[in-house]
Amino acid sequence: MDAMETVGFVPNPAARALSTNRTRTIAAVIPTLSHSIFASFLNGIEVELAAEGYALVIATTDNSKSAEEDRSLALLDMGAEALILSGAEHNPGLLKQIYARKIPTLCTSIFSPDYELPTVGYDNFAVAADAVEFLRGLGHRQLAILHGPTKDNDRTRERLAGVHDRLQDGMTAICIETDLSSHGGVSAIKHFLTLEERPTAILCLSDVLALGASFELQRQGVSIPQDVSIMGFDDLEWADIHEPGLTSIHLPTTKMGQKSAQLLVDLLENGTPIEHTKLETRIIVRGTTARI
Amino acid sequence: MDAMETVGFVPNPAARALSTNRTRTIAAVIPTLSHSIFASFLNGIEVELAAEGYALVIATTDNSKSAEEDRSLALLDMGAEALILSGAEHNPGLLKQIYARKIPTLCTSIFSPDYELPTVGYDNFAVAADAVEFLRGLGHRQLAILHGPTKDNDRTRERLAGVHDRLQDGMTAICIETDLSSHGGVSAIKHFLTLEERPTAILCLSDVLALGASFELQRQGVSIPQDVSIMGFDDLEWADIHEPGLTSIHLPTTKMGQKSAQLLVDLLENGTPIEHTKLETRIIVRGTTARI
DNA sequence: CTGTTAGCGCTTTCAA
DNA sequence: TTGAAAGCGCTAACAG
Repeated sequence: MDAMETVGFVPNPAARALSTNRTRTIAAVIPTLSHSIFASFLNGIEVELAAEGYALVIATTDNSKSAEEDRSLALLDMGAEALILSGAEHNPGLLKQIYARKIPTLCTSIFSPDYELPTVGYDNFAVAADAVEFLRGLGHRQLAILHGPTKDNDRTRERLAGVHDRLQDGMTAICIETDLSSHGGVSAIKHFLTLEERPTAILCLSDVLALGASFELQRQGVSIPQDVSIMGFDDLEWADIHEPGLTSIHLPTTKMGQKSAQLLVDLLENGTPIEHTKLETRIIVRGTTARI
Repeated sequence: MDAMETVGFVPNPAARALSTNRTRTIAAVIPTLSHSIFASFLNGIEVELAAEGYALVIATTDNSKSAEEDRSLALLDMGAEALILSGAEHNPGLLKQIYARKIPTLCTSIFSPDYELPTVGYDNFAVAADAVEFLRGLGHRQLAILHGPTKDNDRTRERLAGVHDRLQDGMTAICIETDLSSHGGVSAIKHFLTLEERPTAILCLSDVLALGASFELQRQGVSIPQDVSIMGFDDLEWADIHEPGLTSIHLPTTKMGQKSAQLLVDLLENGTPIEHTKLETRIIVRGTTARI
């Protein structure tokens, strides 16, 4: 050790990796970094991996399935030994490689026990359905659903399916698709305000949409929750300080990251097979939703 | 190629790395992922590196210098060939390793031409000073400065120094330190409202602080900008849809990431030495600031 | 228990 | 142009 110190010796990681056939590196391939929900997810992964002596390499796909395939294979070809993906919709070429090379892989943000690869996440269908039921319990019958693009996003599609599944007692839901950003929320509300028969509650399938929606409603003089109730999804950091507090659905994103990392490390180290894992969510009732 | 295809051959990255002494992997060690400013920074790095055929490994330090050292060395020991750090304040142990092992390193979020390692970022001192001058131009003489922790954060300290440098004509600035989050903004405003001689303008050294501040002011019935002007720093995605639009200082974070990646790749590929690089910022005037 | 060496799979040099 | 082999720096097996 002293000699190492004085001579400044540092083991060569490539040689070690070649010899042991281990790189202790895990790849996470996510749609985007510009949505804070993915940032906290990565945070959970990173903290857990760091504790286990692993490194995290990341890539973004901008919601493109072919980019997902390319970037995943690129990271694999640079030495990643396991893969964390989003959703349960992936290019056949990628799946083929995963099976052929037996790459430990996890699909996150989704709980889908019938999917061929293990999933760790929420039951998006049920969560959205529960949100509808909650609003129904407050007396709302006409809903507007603000959501991001459904193309290449199975999580959003599942949430929408859940919404439609739970409509009852003559409830209606008008879906407004927009960009997944606060700007998207603003333009969706501009459209919302042109509706002849205006819904009494707005369910935003993401909190950033709710933020834009809230500002635009305020700008147009529509009071929350007196004139319209609004409900979010994600329970981002600012949800409770929003005025009034934003009713939202808390998703344990950081925990999902930690759990994903744990499962993969446990597989890599001990061969423990990964089971589909459902994470619990809950509705946080605050001031933006009111009884009609 | 056909044979490779049929037999499913994939080159072994560790063997290649051992032979070429290149891993094509760059490490970014940032304070936290739960601040969207770092997410967009990483995004810039990642996109650029992907285009150049490099991989990005990341680690977070939670603003601890020793964690920064530990995590940086860990990533280096796992094969990263270059390092992207935040700020110009680093543990001696880390610096020693960087020099001894001649690790290409870049310090970001700061432009500091006299620092021993190359920096790429903004002149935090000047930017904050210009913000003060802007507010002074609107007639404000009493300012409140909301800011995150100064401990282990040279960027915040530089901004504060810039503020104090530009105070003139009997201007005063009350500094309120709080958590760097929207919750921090809320508690800072609670304190602000107890001040006997209330400042007429609030300069938030980060937009997330401004968000919390804005909500809390609204909650307390203080009108923006009639009763108080408020100005942010970062120009986050929602700044222009905030009601009224948030006056803020635009920082080209994504571009900083791209630039950092380019410089490092150019050094690695062509040996081009890295020069200190200053990125331009600008004040975006919107509705939250008014002439007194 | 210490010391030696084969071998991991690639790149690159050199020989044919 | 194609083919053979040395060597990158480590780990692990094996011999002493």
